[in-house]
Amino acid sequence: MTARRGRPAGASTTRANILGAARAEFSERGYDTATVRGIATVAGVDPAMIHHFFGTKEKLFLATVDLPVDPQTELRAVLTGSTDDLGSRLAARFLEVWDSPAGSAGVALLRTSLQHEWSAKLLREFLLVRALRPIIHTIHTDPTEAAWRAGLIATQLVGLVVARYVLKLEPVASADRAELAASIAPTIQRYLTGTV
Amino acid sequence: MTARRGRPAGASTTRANILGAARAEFSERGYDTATVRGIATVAGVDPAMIHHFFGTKEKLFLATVDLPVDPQTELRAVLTGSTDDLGSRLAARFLEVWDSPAGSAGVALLRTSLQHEWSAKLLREFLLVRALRPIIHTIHTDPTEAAWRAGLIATQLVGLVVARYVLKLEPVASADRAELAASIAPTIQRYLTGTV
DNA sequence: CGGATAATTCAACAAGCGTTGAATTAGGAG
DNA sequence: CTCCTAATTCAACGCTTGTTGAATTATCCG
Repeated sequence: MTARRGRPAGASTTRANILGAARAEFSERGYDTATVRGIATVAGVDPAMIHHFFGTKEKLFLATVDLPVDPQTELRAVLTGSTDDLGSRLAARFLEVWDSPAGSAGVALLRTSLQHEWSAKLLREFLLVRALRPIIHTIHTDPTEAAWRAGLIATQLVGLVVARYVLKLEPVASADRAELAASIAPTIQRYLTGTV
Repeated sequence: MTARRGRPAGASTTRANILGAARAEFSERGYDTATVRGIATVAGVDPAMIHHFFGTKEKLFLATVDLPVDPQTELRAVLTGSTDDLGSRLAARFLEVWDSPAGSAGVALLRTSLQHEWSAKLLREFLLVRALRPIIHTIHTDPTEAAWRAGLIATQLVGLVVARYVLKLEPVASADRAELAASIAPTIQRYLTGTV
């Protein structure tokens, strides 16, 4: 317990430990509610280390949220195939990503976005402009219509994430991923190609 | 500016002022981010008044969130009529309520629920047990199926609220209420009576 | 008119926050 | 072997927070 002062022997994993702890704390509590001291405790290091490696709490958050998922790659994968079951593929892949460890960075971003405009801006930009609109643009060329459909899809997907990962509404929270995807898919499909 | 000490002359609206300011601040910022001092400033009173009237910050929040909407009454109104367009009526009435001043109390509750388990519990209880499941129970008597359908509807409705009022995703945020309700209605209807 | 009560301001408290600077120790370069 | 740099702990700072108690003034009941 009485940690010795000064640099310890051997290689250091402190930086990675902090990032892991930060991802966990930010995604559980959101930006303000998570504390630098709390993250340091979880990581098992002195709070000063966080400033040593990341400068400020905000920079740590941005490092935490620097998504390990490349939207471009994801998009291309989902877009190959018929548009008839695009809703199904999109729903399935979406849940896969959010169920993965990468999802917790997303939850951190979402939780914080519900509290801070600067974070909400990041999320809007990512969700609409970078992810959804490009998909829809391959189906509907009219930008107004594409934006409207993208917005509708966003309501369903955001609601899914909030209900499953943040509010933990049962039975959605513990539902089987495939079953949930199957139930949501027709909704996405209608927003993509149906009457709206 | 130099407010005189002691009780002022005339009737007092302070209590109501505080409640109004609290609703605004809580719904804009969420529970922790909103401060007692900030609410007092908006209300134009001393912070001590808040404790005088409400005791603690948490009690003030609960008073703020004591919804001015009676779910029982709302339910009966929505449930009268054919089940074929129940989704449509539900979507329309839902948006009406959230567009009304009563909605900002809801947004406060939601924002806080994304941060605090005790608030999430309130919201879950309200949303699922008190609001959605009773509706579905009138259609499907199997409790497992009813719970599943209620969960699905919750994902769509929660997502609608988060996108429109919290994240302010365009074009959903400024969309015409009726048009938005019409686009969402088929989704609700399928979750109510369709194949899931 | 007198006394209880309610409304208000002010000043201060303890606790928790993010952040900083100095001290200490190890590793690596020349 | 000797510096320089990087990693770490510790102690403290200034700030903001929720909350409290005393002082002050008006209203209301008898």
